[in-house]
Amino acid sequence: MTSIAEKWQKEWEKAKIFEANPDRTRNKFFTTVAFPYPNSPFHLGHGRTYVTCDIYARYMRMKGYNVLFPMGFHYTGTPIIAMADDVAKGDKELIDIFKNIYEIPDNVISKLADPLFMANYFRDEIKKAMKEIGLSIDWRREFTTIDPEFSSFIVWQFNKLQEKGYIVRDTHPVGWCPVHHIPVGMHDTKGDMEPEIGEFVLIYFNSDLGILPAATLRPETVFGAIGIWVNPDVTYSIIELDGKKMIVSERAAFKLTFQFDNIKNLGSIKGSELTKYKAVNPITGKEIPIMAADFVDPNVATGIVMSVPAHAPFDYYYLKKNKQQDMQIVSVIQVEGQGDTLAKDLVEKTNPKNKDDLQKLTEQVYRIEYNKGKMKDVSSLVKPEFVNYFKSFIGLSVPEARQKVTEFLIEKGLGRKIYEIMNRPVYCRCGNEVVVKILKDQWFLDYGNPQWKALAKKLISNMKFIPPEIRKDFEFVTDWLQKRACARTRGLGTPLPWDKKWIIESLSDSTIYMAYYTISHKIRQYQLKPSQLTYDFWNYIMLGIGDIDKISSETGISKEIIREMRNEFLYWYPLDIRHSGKDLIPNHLSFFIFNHAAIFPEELWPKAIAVNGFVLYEGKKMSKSLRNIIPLRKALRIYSPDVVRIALTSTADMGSDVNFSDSYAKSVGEILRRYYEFIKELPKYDGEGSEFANNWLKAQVSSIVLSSTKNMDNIDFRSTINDILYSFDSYLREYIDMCKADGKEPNGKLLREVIETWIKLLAPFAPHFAEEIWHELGHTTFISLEKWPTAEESSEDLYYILIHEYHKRIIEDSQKIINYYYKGKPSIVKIYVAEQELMKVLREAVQILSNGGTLKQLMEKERPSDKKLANIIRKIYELAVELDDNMKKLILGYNINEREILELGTKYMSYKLGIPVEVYDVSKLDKSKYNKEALPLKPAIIVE
RNA sequence: GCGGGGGUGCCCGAGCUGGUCAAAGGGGGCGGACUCAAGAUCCGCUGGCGUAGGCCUGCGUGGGUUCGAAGCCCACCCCCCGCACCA
Repeated sequence: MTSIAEKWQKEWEKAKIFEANPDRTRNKFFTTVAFPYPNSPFHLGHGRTYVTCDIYARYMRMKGYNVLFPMGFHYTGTPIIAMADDVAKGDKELIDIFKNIYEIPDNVISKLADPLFMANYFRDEIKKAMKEIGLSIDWRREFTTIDPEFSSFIVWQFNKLQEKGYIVRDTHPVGWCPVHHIPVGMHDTKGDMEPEIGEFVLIYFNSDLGILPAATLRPETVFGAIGIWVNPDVTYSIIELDGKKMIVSERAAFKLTFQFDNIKNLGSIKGSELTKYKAVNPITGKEIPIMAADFVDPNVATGIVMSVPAHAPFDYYYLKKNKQQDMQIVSVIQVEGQGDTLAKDLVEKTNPKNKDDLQKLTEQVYRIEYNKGKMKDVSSLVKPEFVNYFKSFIGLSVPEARQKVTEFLIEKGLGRKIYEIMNRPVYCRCGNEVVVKILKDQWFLDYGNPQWKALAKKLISNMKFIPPEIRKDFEFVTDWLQKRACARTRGLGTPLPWDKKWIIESLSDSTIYMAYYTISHKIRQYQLKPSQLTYDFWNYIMLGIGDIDKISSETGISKEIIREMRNEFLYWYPLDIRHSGKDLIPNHLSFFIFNHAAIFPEELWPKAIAVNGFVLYEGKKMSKSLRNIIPLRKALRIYSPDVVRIALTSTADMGSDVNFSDSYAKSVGEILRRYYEFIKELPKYDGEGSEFANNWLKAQVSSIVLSSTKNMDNIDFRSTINDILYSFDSYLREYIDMCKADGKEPNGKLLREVIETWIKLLAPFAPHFAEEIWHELGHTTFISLEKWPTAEESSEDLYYILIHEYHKRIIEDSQKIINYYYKGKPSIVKIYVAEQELMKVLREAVQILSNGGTLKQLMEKERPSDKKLANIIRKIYELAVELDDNMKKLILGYNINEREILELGTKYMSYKLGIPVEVYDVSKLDKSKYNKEALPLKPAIIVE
């Protein structure tokens, strides 16, 4: 199988059948799939999306479209650099994966320390995999995102976004390595921990030493702060921040230098020393004690916290432990049915033993109060000058109060916000603990811009989504997206045109590159230099803006070439469909939508997005730790390309995860092999077949063509493969059985016709296999370019299909009875058909039902002469209710003679049952012996 | 918390515009054919009861709508995924 695949891949390449050029006489279809980031070879998981795109591309090609399916490689970003560093450092885990999972030779691994070598090596590796799995790509258009030609395009895009006001400057907190001074994302940390950045509110409690900035996530409880906790065993720094003298832990003093410029270190003081002083609550104005507690972590925020025993389990617990519970607890938040001192009550009730218990209680209190808590009247607790403001707080929910208190504190200069790593400690790969750095003058794409959002929403409303459920995801993401940093200080990529120290980050330089495919091969063909690809040049190619004479003379590119490129762009754009995995919905695909909406006119907006789920291996998620990552090329060697294509795309529908299992892949290989053998043996069938069987088979094939076309249009590969691989197989067997039962040889000519239709249906899924069969059948064309089969819906086909189904149901019923036959071995099945009159009643019943009528109407129409007949009519009515729609059509459309229909199938029935089958009219039934009645389509069956 | 997707028989997994649904298709198990034998392949059975195509129970839990619910509505429980400057 693999050698067949190689053979046809070479033939395709030789004939250049996937190189697509503009052709005004044909409808075009432009499809893309999210290009790969080459930091590893492809594994099975990558394969699914690309094959999905390819199957659909091949389908559309067979439907007569001029299909463009291009590919590029995404070099932009930091992970490749980080990985190359790790290789250079001899990172054991990474090298182990390269060596033992991806089977990369040792002499190559050592070279991977060079990031560019790594990218190129994996690019080539991925490209090989793509070719080996049979993707029908036009490789002339390949590029990488660090090609200078591509960079010129990105420069144009960013200038465009800048012009429209969609790029803004702002400050922005990031995870930061305090030693090497670089931003730290998930790929740069030990254990791939994403540094989560959150906000603490500092509340300024005055003291004789200066301000004690208590850090809290719950500023709304400040009214109940009756003390300040410090850790007596650590050293605190005296600093100046915002011109104010403050006390914070030494670590905090260090960390805050990454967030503020105006910090001075004035000295230090022992924590135990601090407890000799008193502090003043800035909101209540009350003097409160500074107390010692070892639970205060100097590494979190400022290392100073306020004590609110009513609402913080730690605070109450330590108050009690220090025998200070005589202090008056002040309550601020009321929870319906749970009192107003939740922390105190829970500590008393559950009696926590250690910090873990207290931590759990804290989370519990936080959750309950956050969701259900209401503010009490706090105006009586505050300084006289604040009373009026806080009167309105009564009844506020906790989140509302939190926001208001925070705003109040900041406005009055009584507090401020700082950032902290919430899931600390997170360590940089270099070993240092990550801190928060505020980057100033960071560049953002302003996805929060209301006009831009509106455009994106408009694009979404006209877009087709597969599967349709994902539309909701896009709508939600569009609402939720805000400013997004679009440049980093390091990594591969294109510098921002107006501020070159910033590199445009990877999710921002990959939003409209599909447009670049349309002309990338022309840049190469005409050897255009990056310096020629100016802003004006791109403006003309992409938007038709500007004076072509001027552009031609300024860039030195001939007018013909510029025009040709513009025309080619216009031929292929808009993009017809984009494929990707579902993980890209909240990021790449949403940015793709936003940027198209921003840059291009509405008629060039992309038309459809198709996303697929992940690939499981033997029912489990593939992961490094489970070591169950199967390199794609390895799978191709083991199972052959066509089998992998089917196993990756056709066992689940688009949205859900596919389970790649060895046994399923093998069974696909097996069934393809069986088909192959069957086709080899086709010449031995030289009979005429039986008439009914021939008609039935033709009908069944038509129906498969119709359903497959419908399913392919919806990218429902699972149903299609089910029909063409498995149902079709059983139809062939049934056909041969039907002929045999009738004493006839199967019709070879018909079988050949049927196989020719079938192999075309299979071609998008198993193109190599299909190509081979197609040529075995004597054709010299490429099946990849053949026309997709068509069929007409016909009532005659339906008739044959339903009659055969009816036969099978009689067989099934007979079999059931035979299984319960107790008088030895059954020797004959006798079928007694209901009176023809009753069939008319059934038809009447169906008619009445389809007009929304009832049993009553049927009775009125039929006017049964006695009770027995009335009973039968009732049963017929019930039968009619349960018939499926096709059967109803059949009954209404044909004057059915049930006896004739049955006789068409008696030979088949007795063949299947292994004993003779005879058909009689019900009048021949000896009612004294068998208490049975015959209804239309439900004949009486007697086994003897 | 917010948003999305789910919970089906021994297992995996379809069905979800209400009626041929005791519920496709696999897998596993049991029995049979073929074979010296094993494997592969093919055939039958695989919720319970039943000496004739039937009855009963049943698709997360509890209600409801309906002549009729795996499917529709409500409430609850549980599981998975995403939540940003990162590809």
